[in-house]
Formats: sequence, C-alpha cells, structure tokens
Amino acid sequence: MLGHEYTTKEVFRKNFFNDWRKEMAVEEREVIKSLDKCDFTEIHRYFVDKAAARKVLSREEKQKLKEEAEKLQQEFGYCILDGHQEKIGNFKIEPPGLFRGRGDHPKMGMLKRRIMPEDVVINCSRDSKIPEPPAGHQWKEVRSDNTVTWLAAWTESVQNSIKYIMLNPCSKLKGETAWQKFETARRLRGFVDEIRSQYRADWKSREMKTRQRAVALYFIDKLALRAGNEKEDGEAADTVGCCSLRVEHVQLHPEADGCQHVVEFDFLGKDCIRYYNRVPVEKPVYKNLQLFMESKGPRDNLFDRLTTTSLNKHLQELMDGLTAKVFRTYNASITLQEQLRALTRAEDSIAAKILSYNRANRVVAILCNHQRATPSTFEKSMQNLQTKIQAKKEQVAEARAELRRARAEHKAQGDGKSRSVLEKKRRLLEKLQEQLAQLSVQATDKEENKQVALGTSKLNYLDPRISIAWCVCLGSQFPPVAYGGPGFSRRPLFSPSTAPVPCPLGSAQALPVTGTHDAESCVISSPCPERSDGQGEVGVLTVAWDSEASGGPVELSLPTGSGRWLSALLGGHLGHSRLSLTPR
DNA sequence: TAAACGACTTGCCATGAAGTTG
DNA sequence: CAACTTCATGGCAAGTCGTTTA
Repeated sequence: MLGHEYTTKEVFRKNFFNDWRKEMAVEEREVIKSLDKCDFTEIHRYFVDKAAARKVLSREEKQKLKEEAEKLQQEFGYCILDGHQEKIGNFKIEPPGLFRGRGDHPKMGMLKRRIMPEDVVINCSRDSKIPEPPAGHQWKEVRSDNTVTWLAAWTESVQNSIKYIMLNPCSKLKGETAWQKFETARRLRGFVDEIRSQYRADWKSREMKTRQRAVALYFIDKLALRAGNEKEDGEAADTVGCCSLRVEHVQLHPEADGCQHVVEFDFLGKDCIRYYNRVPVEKPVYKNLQLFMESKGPRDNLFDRLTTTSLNKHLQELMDGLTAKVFRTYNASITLQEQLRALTRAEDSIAAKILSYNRANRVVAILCNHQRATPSTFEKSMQNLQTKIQAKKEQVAEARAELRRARAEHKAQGDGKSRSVLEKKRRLLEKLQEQLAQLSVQATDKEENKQVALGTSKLNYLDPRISIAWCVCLGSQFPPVAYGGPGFSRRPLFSPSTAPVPCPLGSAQALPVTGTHDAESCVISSPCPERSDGQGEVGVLTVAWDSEASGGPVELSLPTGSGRWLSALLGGHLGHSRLSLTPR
C-alpha cells in the first residue's frame, strides 16, 4: 500500500500499527514499537516487481493464465438452483488486507483477517453434492436454508458484518427480484398523486411528527434523496440521507437565484459523495424548515421526530410494498421516459439519438447524484478527439473545394464522365460531413459526461423496458405508458424539443410488426445462454409485448444488424435484466 | 422499544480484456 | 501488429429495510 495517499494518514497508521502489533510474536513486539521507524521498501519492491513481471509475460504464458482462470470459473463459478445451472456472482473469498473504507473512515488501516474454512458457513440443499472443505479443514457449518439466497457466508473482521456468496445478476433469482422492484415502482404511479396531495396537506398538520414526515417525504420524492438510516458514530464515515439530515446540512435563503424560498443542501451522502443543491421549495416547506431549525444547534437532527422506520411504516400504509427507496426507482424511470420523449426527434441521425439517450440517462444520474471522479485520461482523450475533429474539418473543406471544381468542370465539359465525378465528389462531401457531425456529437457527450456516472442508474434504477420500447418503437408513439402521469419537473438540464414521434431505429419497415405496443406490456424474454434450459437465441434480441392487433403477445426478433446499435444503448442494462445481446 | 443483526441492493473505482488506430 | 483507448467486469464498501434480540 506504500505510495497510496492514505498510508500518510494518522488514523490509517494508528489502526494499522495497532492491529499489526496484535499479530506479532512476543519478541517482535519487544522490538517493533514505532511505525515511523519501520522500513517496508523491500517488501514493497517485491510486489512492484511481481506486478511488472506479470505485464511482460509472453503470449503463451498469458494464455495459460487465462485458461487457468477459466478452469476456476468452470469449477467454482456455477451452481444448480431449482434444477438450472446459474452463474455465481462472487465465488472467491475476499483476501486479507488493510481495510480502507471511503472518506474519513475511522477504521481505515485495520487488518482484514484471512478467512479460513472454519469461518465459512455453507448453505445448500441436503441432498446436493456438499462442497468439500480443503484438506485438513472443516466448514464452520453446513446448513440447508431455502428461505435465503446465499450459498456461503462468513463474518468479516473489521466491521463485524456478514459477507455472502450470492448469484450473479443474470440469474433468474436476481432477475426476478429486479423485475418485481420495477413493478412496485410502476404501481407507485397509481398512488403518487394521492400521496403527494396527502403530504402537502400534512405540511399543516398539528403534529410536529407528521409535518416532519411530510417535509422529508417531499425531499425524497422531489430530490430523490435516500432514506437516511441512523449510523453508529465512530463505526463509519459521517454521512447522511434524508431522515438523518442535520441542521448544519441545510441553509435557508428567503431569496436566491431570483427565486423565493430557496433551500441550500450541502452534505456527504452515500460513499461520501457530496450532495450540493439549491432548490426553490414551496412556501409551507420553507416555513416548516424554519420551525424545525428553531432553537437547535448545527449538529442537531433536522427531523428529530422522524426515523426511517416510522417513515417506511407510514409508506407501507399508503401502498403495499412502498418504502422510501421506491421513490428513487420510480422517479428515475419516469424521468428517463419523459426525457426520452422530450429529447428525441424522428429526423435525427443515429449519433444524435444516442446523444439524446445519454442525455436522458444523464438527467437521471444527476437527479440521483451519481458522480464519478473525472477519468485520469479525460483531458488527453478529449484533446485527441478535438484533433480528430479539426482534421475532419479540414477534410470537409478540401472536399467542398473539390466539389466546386468538379461542378465547374462539369459545366464546362457537360459530358457523362464529368457528371459522375461530380456525383462522386458530392457523396464524398456528404459522408465527411456526416462523420464530422458524429465526432462533434461524441465530443459534446464526452464533455457533458465528465463527472457524471451513468452506470449505476442504468443498472439499478432505469426500467430496461423503457429503453427497449424506445429502441423498437418503430415510428409509433413514444413514450409507452409505463410511468405516465404528470410527475413534476426537477433540475431540467436540456431544453425539451416539441418534435413528436421519434423513430430511433432506422429500418422501421424492415421489421414485420404492426399494432400498438408499449412498455406496459413489453416483456423481455430471456435469451440467457448460460441457462441450461437454453432459452432464446444467441445473436438475436427478442422483445415481446401484447399487441392490440393480434390480441396476444407478439415477439419481435430484431435483425442482427441492429445488435450493435441496441447494445450500445442497452449495454449497461444487461447486467441486471437477464437480457443478453450478442451482436454478430 | 431500541439496538443489533441478517440479507439483500446500490455504489464507486481499479483492472484487465477487448476494440481501435496507425 | 504494437500502442493506445475504451469498456465490461470484479471487488468490496456502504447503503436499505425487515427481523430478532436484549
């Protein structure tokens, strides 16, 4: 770990030395008393050399390593669940090391112990082939609990929490719970108007508890904040969510940015990612916040009468299965749908449509505060792109001049040969202009995405059916009605266009489909090659929906040619939605 | 009834594999 | 084909939320 910034941190060094001393023999403890006097450069060099040696391996040696990894994957990477082979997510025990944690973690530097078979609980059915522990060892326990999904578990030594071996997201088990999650979010659509009027009414409640709950729920809904469970202090970095906000995390401005009643949020959320936002709120919210903050210190809880448990209990009464995080899923998905509708135009080029999709995705990521560190290569690769654009511009100028010359030539000659030259030059210019447009769209996309992470929302929050419906809407009306309803606008990034009816897939007529279809009934069939029942075809994406015309489910197998285009857009969805795309 | 526990989802980042370019 | 860039995957920490325990 030498060379990492955190080895210079006092907390890290203290925790490490403390744990290290516990591991020492008595004689060592006598000698090694100060970390500052320890020199690790030799062992550090050993590991650096080892990493360097790996890099320069020959082709054959690399191939061999790859084959060995593949063998491990084959032997340990799969299990049988309900008679089907399923891929396991993490089948390796976490190796020992020094705990880092994120942000200012009080436990950074502590030793994460090596896990032995004696620490591991195995969970599998009684009549199955129970895994053998390594020679000379025993499992901590073998149990057969079919009410849980994990295959093995152990207790991790730093936080004293349980770690699990579970299935891969492409498994039926995970896919179906993900689907259920989106179904719950979609159900919220039918309740959300009522819930919103309810919490608005509750802003005037006689009971402080109810008012606090109503204001918190407003934030969870409008700003997609996380619930914010209580945390034990000293056990982890000081981060908060909605219910655990403290007075110091909000500032009230009677007027700011030309708006009245502005609330300024500034706090560290999950993973110590800063949430900073200034939002105009409705007057009663503002007045209530003033009330909640009265005669409190900065470290006091803003919502002192509210817990995530009481909030979720309330939500459960409003709708079966409703909890705070459902609002994040719902608002993320409906925002994607609305943005796709607002941003796509039928006449746009494929490149422009991809930009629109990414922008819609970006609005969601910003709503959910999914940030990333600017990639280390960002500046350089941006520069490369600009260079390319410049070169393309010159090519375009050159082609334009050539076209002009050819036109003059044709005028002078007027024969068939000069005409075909003219045509050729015209086509060349068109092609180059198109390439230039694509590059500049790419640059825009890259720049806008500098500090925004799209993966998390695509994987966890965006109903893949919306993306698919958008991809295959074939000139009929988008959006489908999956997450309809008025919703309300939040931090719009891009000005909506009024152009209706996008048709992102160029070859609409090539697909023999008629009738209406929408994401409401759009079903993703499951071409998962890993499954032993072998559903679906590799190389074809199959989407099914209920068609009015046929009165039943219709299956659409997209032509392989659309694979690249679709996978470019849907790539990030694939992990969690059992949707497998293998373009040929 | 609150704290602790257990099981699961969500989150960011580093890595290495795959793709692209000259 | 090497050098470079991009992307998918794995890793594991950190949340959410229901249940159990003290």
